[in-house]
Amino acid sequence: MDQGRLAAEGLAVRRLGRDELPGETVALARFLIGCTVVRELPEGRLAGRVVETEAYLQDDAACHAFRGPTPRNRSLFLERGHAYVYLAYGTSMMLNVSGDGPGIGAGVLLRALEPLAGVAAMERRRGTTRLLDLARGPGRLAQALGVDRGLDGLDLCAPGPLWLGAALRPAGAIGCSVRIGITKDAHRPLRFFEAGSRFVSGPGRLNREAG
DNA sequence: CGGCTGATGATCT
DNA sequence: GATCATCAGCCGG
Repeated sequence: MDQGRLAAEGLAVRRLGRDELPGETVALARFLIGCTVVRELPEGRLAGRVVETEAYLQDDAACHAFRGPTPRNRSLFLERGHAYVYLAYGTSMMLNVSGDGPGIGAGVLLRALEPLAGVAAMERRRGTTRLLDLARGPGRLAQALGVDRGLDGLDLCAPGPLWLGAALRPAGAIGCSVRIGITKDAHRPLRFFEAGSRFVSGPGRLNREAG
């Protein structure tokens, strides 16, 4: 992890090109495990390693785009690799990566990060110094990175305030489970996580299933 | 760790 | 007016 932090702070993260992202949303959700999320802020560079994702598909009643485009979900219909940001429960921002398209509403929710760079800034934004609580859970992740609706629709494969980078350390074994906190299409195994990572959210019983 | 509750506000019906 | 892709705090084991 120390190696990863140094690389992230030293600008050694390589930005992913859109052609590197799998063109299918479930494959993208798996692919993103281990990849780096980079947030550029005046206070410096924040970065984390993705350890947990969920896929939301076009034919999936749990997907915000299931009933077609609306003002809120339009970013899900952008070509893969764009940000879809929305407010959940009036309290928590959610950061997603559009997963298909253009014109197809699907995406990947980023649910947890292992902090790599800018830990002090994350601690300040989160109001805690507990490393495990900085970005474990989608709302915490967005708060740690200072993600808000101003980033909705942003191209994450381009230089800018938020982008996706290659893995600084390869992902370990990937586990799979049902998604968390939904009621529609709740049985589908569309949640992915790095097995054994302590930075993964959710109840322990979901985090022991194989991928 | 698991289970429960209230807060909170945008979105869509 | 109902419905949330959540979280912090509190409780019991």
